Amino acid sequence: MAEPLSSQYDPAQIEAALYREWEERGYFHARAEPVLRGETDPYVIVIPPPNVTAVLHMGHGLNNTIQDVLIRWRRMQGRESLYLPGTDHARIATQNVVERQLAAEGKTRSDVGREAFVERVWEFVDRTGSTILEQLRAIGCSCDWTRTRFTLEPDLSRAVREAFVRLFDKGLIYRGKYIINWCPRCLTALSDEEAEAAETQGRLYHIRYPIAGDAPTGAPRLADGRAYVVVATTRPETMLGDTAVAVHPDDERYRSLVGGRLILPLVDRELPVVADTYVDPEFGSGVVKITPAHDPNDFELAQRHDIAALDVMTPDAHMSDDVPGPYRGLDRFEARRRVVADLEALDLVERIEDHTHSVPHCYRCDTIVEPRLSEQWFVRMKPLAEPALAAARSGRVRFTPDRWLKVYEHWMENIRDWTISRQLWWGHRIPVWYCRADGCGNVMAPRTDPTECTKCGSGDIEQDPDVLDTWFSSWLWPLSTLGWPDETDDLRAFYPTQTLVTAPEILFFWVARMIMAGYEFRGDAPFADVYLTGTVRDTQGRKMSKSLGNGIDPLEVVQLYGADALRYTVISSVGFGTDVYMDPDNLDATFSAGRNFSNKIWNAGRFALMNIGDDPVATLDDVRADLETADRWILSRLSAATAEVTRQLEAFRFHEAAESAYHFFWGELADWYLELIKPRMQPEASAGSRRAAKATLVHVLDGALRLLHPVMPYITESLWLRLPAPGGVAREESLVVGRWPDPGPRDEAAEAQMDALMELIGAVRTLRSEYNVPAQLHIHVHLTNPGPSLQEALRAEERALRRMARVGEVTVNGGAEGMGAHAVLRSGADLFLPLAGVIDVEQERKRLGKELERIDGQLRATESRLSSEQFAARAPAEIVAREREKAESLRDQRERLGAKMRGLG
RNA sequence: GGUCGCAUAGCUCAGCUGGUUAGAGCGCACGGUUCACAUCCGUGAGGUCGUAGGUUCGAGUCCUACUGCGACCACCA
Repeated sequence: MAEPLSSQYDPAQIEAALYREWEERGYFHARAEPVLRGETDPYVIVIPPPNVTAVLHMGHGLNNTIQDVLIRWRRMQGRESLYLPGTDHARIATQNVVERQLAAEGKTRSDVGREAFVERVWEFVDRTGSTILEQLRAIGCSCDWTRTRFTLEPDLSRAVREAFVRLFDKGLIYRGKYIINWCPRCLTALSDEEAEAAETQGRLYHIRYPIAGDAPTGAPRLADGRAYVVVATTRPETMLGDTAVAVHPDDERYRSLVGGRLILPLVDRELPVVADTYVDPEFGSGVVKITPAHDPNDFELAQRHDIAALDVMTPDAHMSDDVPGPYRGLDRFEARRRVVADLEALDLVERIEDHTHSVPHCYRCDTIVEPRLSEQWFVRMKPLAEPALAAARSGRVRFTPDRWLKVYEHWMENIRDWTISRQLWWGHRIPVWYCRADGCGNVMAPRTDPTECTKCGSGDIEQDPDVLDTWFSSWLWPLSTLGWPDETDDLRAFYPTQTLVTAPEILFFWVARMIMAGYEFRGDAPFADVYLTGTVRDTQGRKMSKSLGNGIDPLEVVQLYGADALRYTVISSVGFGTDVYMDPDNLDATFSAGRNFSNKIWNAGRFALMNIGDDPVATLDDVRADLETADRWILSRLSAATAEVTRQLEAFRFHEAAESAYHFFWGELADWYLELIKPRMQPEASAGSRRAAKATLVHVLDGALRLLHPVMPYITESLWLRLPAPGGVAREESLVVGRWPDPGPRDEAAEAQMDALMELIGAVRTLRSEYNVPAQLHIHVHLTNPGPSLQEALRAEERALRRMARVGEVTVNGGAEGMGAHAVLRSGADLFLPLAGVIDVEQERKRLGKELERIDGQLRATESRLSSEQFAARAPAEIVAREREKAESLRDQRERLGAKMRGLG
């Protein structure tokens, strides 16, 4: 016999060692060759790359556990499974960390210079980066670490360059001066997706703009006699940049103004009045100030009407020199206060009202984004979106839960061009060079760094200083990690991948763009399934986050309860596309399910190993003739569980798969089967019976451990390795590469018998508990009218009834007399416990009365259904037959319960 | 403003094509010193399935409206 196991499962002792063993044996390493030879199908998940500087949190815990469950399950099914790990350089996030370090030294990035700064970021990344990959090991993720990638490493940078050049050559990348989202704190452009709208309580200022020249009759007038119109704005400081005013062409009120001029207060600039359908006459006064440099709509309108733009702000959102003296250099909000105060002093403010509207904030630092006229690089998205949209509609790419398809479609249909340049230093430098030679103006995007202009040959060229949006490398991730743009074996074997598991927050940022890149650069979708997880929240429903301090550290959980407990708990909490709630203040309660289940598995395994001892174990086939009801039952249940777990995993129903496996292991195998075979493990049991029980036990435990292995790899492997091989036949060397079981046949007779027996045992226990019959006291039971299944079960497993319900003697059909407790079983059998002296007649009468009431209620419902003509006419025959049988059985039960009542006197 | 989702036990959620008595885990109550496990075993209490209509022989499940919560999208200054 193997070394004795401790009675408590101690994960710390086994996990790290097992992981090392698995990794060393190369189980996680996927081979391209067998796939290319057509010997096996690949199953590939490319990890959503965490930020290189990230530390593992529960969101990763959830995500990566799901991925690993899928990978391990498919690997057991014999697929060449690749779980490809890696990290993302996360431009702003990482740059900010290093900038903060510099700030602590009293320096800024411009103090150290670009080259030194980038070097410093690399240092930081090399030192602290990839911690998260180590942490993924701790939760058991079976990644192929030989293929770890980083978005900024040379190969991937080459992919970024290639993608840029191709799009540039096709004219899908262009540079232009447009209104973009600008973060005045990060000092960079942001994409539309990075500017997050937040409802904000603001104000709507109604400002009087005097009319130059002839005013419409009846126009209101200022104290100085000038006529005016009212213009509404939420951002008065931007009026300093107004270059026009617009009204709706059909607006009678202002028709005479069109073509005329207004005077911009505070600046005294003349503003042309134009007519444009963009203006909503219903909103505000129906007159809109046009500030082309600080509002995207105004910018478009200005283009249509050939109106100039005037940028009145500096990059850090202070007023520029293009505004009147008093406002120069003021912060934008300070400027707003000054402008309003000055207007009020001039009696030019009609009124100020509260106004709730959504204001864009920087996704990284939450600063209010400033729409800013600026020259940036863009990707033309419409042509890229078309195949990606078609792929989702045709089902080439499936979303789970499928409601995300609509969200995706909506975004794709209304897609806007992507701002890809960022005014940062950390990231992929934009591979564009400008020729500075007089009159040349050449703009080049070559595959290798140029030394001279490709047009005029001048050596006076200069690279664009900006870097690319992080997502410009991320969207290539499934391609670049497999070797693209080279035609590598990995690319040919593993692209397209199968499943992407990620959070819905990055559906647009990442998922949609990967699909576009997949089609654009490889002509196929990057994955077949997108599984979108929920969010991990605390008990108050708040998203777990570092800043709120309501996070759970997965590593602490691993340390306390083990990776398996963490994984099981996470998997069993993840409803179909629902959020996951966990209590950071009560880890014990939160992870009790996983911890307790681990312990249960451990002890069931311990029980089996202790009882099997060193004896050789027969194969199931060898003991087929000696199998007893309980054996056939548990084998049948294993078949059922196997079919269920497989089906649920196929449908991404993790919660239910975990629950099925749990219920089988605990509720059937441990609670019933192990108890049932205890007597057969004793020396006095017959050798054949013992042999059959052990063979069944080993077989069933083997199957159960396989079903649980994807979710709980450590404990299952650790026990499985100790299980003897039936018949001495060689097995797989590890569950990691073990075979996923096929469901065997069901044994309906055995299941029916055990169901009846379990119900009987339950009924006896209930009565015992109800009447407080001491555990030491063995009682007699009398059974009348047991059905065939129950009779059969009793013949086979009477000792189980005695043991598990603490029953002395069992009398069938007869001898039931005197005072006692009654119950009617579903099978129609009648249970009687003679409990003279124990029983309380009143209590028994009440109990029977309650039961009678329940049966009466059911009977009434059933009978009324049966008496309905439509039911007989329209319901399927089997349903009608079932109802008939039910009514008959209920009538029978009612009659017998009535007799019992009368018997009580 | 638009789109989508959710509402089932004290809590977190299942309930997959409408069809036996609506389930699980945690929590709660009662009982348990049986040689795998007290991180355990047994028993129990607790639900008008958000509200109101409708379709159907039959609705937690399908439809409509309403209420409440949430997510995403959106240029009404």
